[in-house]
Amino acid sequence: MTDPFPDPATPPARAARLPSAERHSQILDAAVEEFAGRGYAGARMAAVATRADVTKGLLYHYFPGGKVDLFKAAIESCVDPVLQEAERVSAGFQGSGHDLLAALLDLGYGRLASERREHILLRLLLTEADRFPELATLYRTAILEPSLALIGSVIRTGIAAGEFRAGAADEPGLAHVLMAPVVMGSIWRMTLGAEQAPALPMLRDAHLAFALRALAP
Amino acid sequence: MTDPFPDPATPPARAARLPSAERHSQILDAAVEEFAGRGYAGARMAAVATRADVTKGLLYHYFPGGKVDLFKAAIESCVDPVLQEAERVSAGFQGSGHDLLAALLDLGYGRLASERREHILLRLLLTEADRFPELATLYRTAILEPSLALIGSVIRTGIAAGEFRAGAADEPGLAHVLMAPVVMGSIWRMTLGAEQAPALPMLRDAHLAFALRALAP
DNA sequence: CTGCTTATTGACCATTTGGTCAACACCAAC
DNA sequence: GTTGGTGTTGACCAAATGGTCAATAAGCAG
Repeated sequence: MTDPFPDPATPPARAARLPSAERHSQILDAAVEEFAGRGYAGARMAAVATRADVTKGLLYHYFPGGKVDLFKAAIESCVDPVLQEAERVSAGFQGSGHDLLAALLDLGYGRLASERREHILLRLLLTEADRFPELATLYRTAILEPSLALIGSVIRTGIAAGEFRAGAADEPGLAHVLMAPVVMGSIWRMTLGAEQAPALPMLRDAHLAFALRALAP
Repeated sequence: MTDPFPDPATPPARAARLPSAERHSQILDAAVEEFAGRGYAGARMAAVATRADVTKGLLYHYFPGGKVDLFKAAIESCVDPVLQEAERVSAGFQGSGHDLLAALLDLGYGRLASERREHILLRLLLTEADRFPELATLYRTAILEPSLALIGSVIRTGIAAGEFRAGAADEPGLAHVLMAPVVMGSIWRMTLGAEQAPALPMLRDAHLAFALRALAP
């Protein structure tokens, strides 16, 4: 039995026409959410459309390449902001290596604590990298290597100030070891949830103390 | 055009009847492979069947719960072996804290290097933990906490021998920081592939040197 | 050999899902 | 107002996929 009194005041509610750029980023945001929550295979185009308050067909208007296209665009939209702040902090820093290290660890653990794009990006990279080989390269060039370089410069700052042992700058793998706990902090949080995961302040303090001892002259 | 001479000597090749336990683990192995390679959502039951040289229907005979059932069984089949060897090594060890630490790092980096069940398990836990909350608990109780306990005992061994600073046993988060680089080594390898990932021997050496400095009295 | 149990199959089903497309509506320019 | 371009829709499709089930064959006990 159909409604005998269809409400003429509520026609099927077509979405307002939007400037191309706005819709584009609106859809992109929805896609980031959906992919983050379900992974590539689990994500549904229809769900992306719903999140963006749009119909499925429109997705293919903005991303003609379909799901893959949308996925790559979603990932790239997360890459930019990640290291910008860290590099800004480091570049303008006037102080001891000790303080710079502390500031960067604060920043790292602090940002990873909030459920932001950094977090999502990391998850998608880990989850899908083997099915999208470009992702592996993206991770290496856009995140891993800049991070290692940043750590290297911190170490050199400390050495120049006489706070750290001179040899530290030349030990291969040291930057990796120094970086690992931060990333693991994020991964634990993502895997176990904020309640079960090790507390970030505890990790930060232990990390800092550990690093300073190992870098001492 | 169909074959006018169907070969009567090759009837549809029914799989040999197997003892229940064998088929069970055969299917389980296939499932582990499939889930590891494609994640839960991406894994296809038909593919599991093919890998196991069996038809789809049989999967539901052995795992009446369907895909979820099979998935959980697959994960559980990977949990057991992970820490057994490490705890065996540690338990029977007669030597300095330094040597024990070196031996365990060797073991850790060595095993993670080979694409074995430890590796697969870690990947599945990271990938699916938020969709299967039991997995988070499983990870914490079966892997994370035993690992931390193991590290704690190593530290105490070293302290007892006078090699490590006495305070080290009581610093919360220290075990986490000590463990992180090993896990990250595995994750990098899994994400970037063996070629692009940081070399494991380099990580191990840097890790050991770093830890010994930080633990020194 | 006979009959019972059960491992194994292949065909089948309902649903989901990525993707397509012709029609429609909104806006700007003329 | 008319026209043209395009943002937007809803209905539709083919393929893939998880799952079911009656029929079959293999082993085993009597």
